Amino acid sequence: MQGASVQDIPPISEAESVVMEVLWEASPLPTEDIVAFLKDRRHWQEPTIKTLLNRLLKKGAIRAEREGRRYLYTPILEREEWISSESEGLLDRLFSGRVAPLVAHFSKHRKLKKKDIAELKRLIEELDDEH
Amino acid sequence: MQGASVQDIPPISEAESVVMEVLWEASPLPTEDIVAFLKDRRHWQEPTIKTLLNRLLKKGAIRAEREGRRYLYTPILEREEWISSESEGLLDRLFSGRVAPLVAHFSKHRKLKKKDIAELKRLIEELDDEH
DNA sequence: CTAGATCGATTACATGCGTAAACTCGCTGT
DNA sequence: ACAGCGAGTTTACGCATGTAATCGATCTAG
Repeated sequence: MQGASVQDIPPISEAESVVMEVLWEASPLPTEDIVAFLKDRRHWQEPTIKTLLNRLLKKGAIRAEREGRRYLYTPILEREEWISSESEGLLDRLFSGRVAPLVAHFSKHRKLKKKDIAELKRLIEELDDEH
Repeated sequence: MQGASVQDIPPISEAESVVMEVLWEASPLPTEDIVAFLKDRRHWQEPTIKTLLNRLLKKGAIRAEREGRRYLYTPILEREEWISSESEGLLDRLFSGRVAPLVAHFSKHRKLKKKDIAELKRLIEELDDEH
């Protein structure tokens, strides 16, 4: 048995992920700054944010290092990894784990923006060349 | 104010969606059949399934019509609609609401299967022709 | 007609989540 | 030395969810 790794981090909730987004943009940060960042996006009271930080700590998604009277928080879970697991979760549940059926679904319901189509085209070409 | 429509159905949970999947495959169905269908996929006790059916009823995601002693259940919420709202939720939260960035993410992490690439290519071509 | 089998309806109960207040303890200024 | 502030810690609380057991009414077989 190997030691725990990032994948053993329990699912982080919606509200928690909002806090993670802040830390992914900049870290390490003290509670104060996090609160400041969030003041406009969400009307959360400071205690709420503290609770979320503690839950994230307990889950192992972030790390805290003391700096004088307070703590500085840093993500352990990486954004890309989180995005991957969230997306794969959805794909697995709804599209047999594959990307194409999702795109097909969106296409069918005309939810693809011009921009999407152009970008997809580029992506595919790249992948194609790439051999 | 117009009458409630499908979009007013509250979010259905993971477990509830498993029951929905059964009804989307075939309906109307009595509890008994649903239980039978689910016996292998999940090791749920019968009362559990009944609870889920009741919650789905309360949420307005399914409808029940009496047939003698029992009820036959039918989905009100459609699968395609549910899939759309689930997927859009994820896209909004993680990819600014657009599909291409999601595909890019998967591409970057080499999570696209050969099959996906081929299928995506076809899709794009279709969309392109389509004008 | 009465008891057991069936269904649905009601109640249960732990855990997670969103949201926050209350408490505590050490620093800091007077 | 003492009061207040500022930061973290503990407790709270209602609702959703996963997972069931129990209750109650009804049909059916003897």
